Amino acid sequence: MASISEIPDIVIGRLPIYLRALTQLIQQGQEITSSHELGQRLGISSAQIRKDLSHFGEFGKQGTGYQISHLQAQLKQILQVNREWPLVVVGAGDLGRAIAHYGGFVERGFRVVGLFDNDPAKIGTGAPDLKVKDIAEITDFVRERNIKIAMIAVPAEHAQAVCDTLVKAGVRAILNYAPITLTVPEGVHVQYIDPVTHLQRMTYYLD
Amino acid sequence: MASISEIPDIVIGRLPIYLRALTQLIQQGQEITSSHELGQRLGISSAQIRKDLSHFGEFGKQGTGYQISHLQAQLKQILQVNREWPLVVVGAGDLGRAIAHYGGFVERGFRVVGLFDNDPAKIGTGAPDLKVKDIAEITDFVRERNIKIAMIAVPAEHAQAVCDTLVKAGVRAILNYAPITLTVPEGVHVQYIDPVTHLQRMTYYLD
DNA sequence: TAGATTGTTAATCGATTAACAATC
DNA sequence: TAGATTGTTAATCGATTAACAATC
Repeated sequence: MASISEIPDIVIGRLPIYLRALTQLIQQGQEITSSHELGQRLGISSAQIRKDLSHFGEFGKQGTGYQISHLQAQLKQILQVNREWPLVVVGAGDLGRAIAHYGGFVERGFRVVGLFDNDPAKIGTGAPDLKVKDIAEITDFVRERNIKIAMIAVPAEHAQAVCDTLVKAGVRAILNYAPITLTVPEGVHVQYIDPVTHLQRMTYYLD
Repeated sequence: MASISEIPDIVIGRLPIYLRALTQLIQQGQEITSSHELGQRLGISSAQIRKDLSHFGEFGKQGTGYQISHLQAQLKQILQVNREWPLVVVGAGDLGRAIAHYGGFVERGFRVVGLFDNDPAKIGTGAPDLKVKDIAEITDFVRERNIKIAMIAVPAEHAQAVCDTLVKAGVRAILNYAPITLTVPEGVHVQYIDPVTHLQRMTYYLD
């Protein structure tokens, strides 16, 4: 088991995939799995799964495999999603509202606690428990609640400014839905969701 | 310039990122760039960018760099997005509707031409030009129009069945928003968008 | 010309896989 | 026990980077 600082980011990136697959197996009523079965489902070699897990400890039993609930609990702990992270969504357009009201976050470790926009026509509207707030209030909101995670769903031309504001307020992890690369200081993590880049990656292979 | 069949998928995956950055530079009024500048913006080494591009030809000029509009046109051609791909969205919940009405597809090579759901309460509703259609009609719809691309935004438990239907109808590229890994035959491409996996990848690094 | 940047080669670096002893 | 599967090592494979001749 290597020291934590040496674990490659590409390995960290696969852990949520493993976690998701384990949750699915549990829902199907299964209690035990193997690196082979998991690999087949995910299109990953069994050796890679065992190697990835070995960075963090020993979670299986020779001859048997892995108790799914146990491995799931371990992965949640490693990824720090055995708690609930509050997060804010910036941008209350179609996409921002859809994200903010998505029901699948809570069971996987996240809760949307604020939805912000700069459009006066939108501020105050929406579900009673998640009314759109004025973007001007976001710094205080994030600071007071010690929020570390945000999702950006504003037009591309405003994304960098929103990002800067969030970082200044203390946000350390950003999921960016705007189709631009953000510049952030060291220690701030950014992930990107741009459906078009995924589509373009596939059209290359189409006839 | 290597033969096309040898080009690593990881290289293909970076081309849409380059294309997106070039488009942004053009919008900012810039006409020439270099591998160094592009790399700085994207957090990628200049050597990697030059190496990636060299798989497809020579697009730059020594001492000068790249004419952005030319490189952009070349990348569009390589990725086959110098045309407009029709696609269907399956699932007319909050997320599916938000995706279907997203305005950013057309300028990047895609057009949503159909939105489907199995809920009678939803069928027939929505914008006049993109009314929700009955999922029962999707096979004919896809076949008749020779549609090759689909986005899946249905609950996880229905995603695999929808996927099977789409593939049988002729779809060859699927962007899946449901949080499960899909099983598809050889020759069918799948990309995944699951915001939670991205978030979980970042929480690992948070204090 | 002098300075800059490409395209490409070779070296380095890191990730994946094969194989197997350990052991349940 | 016999069969199965883990965790780990070493080998392989592939991707990234450094360096530089070519040349605009």
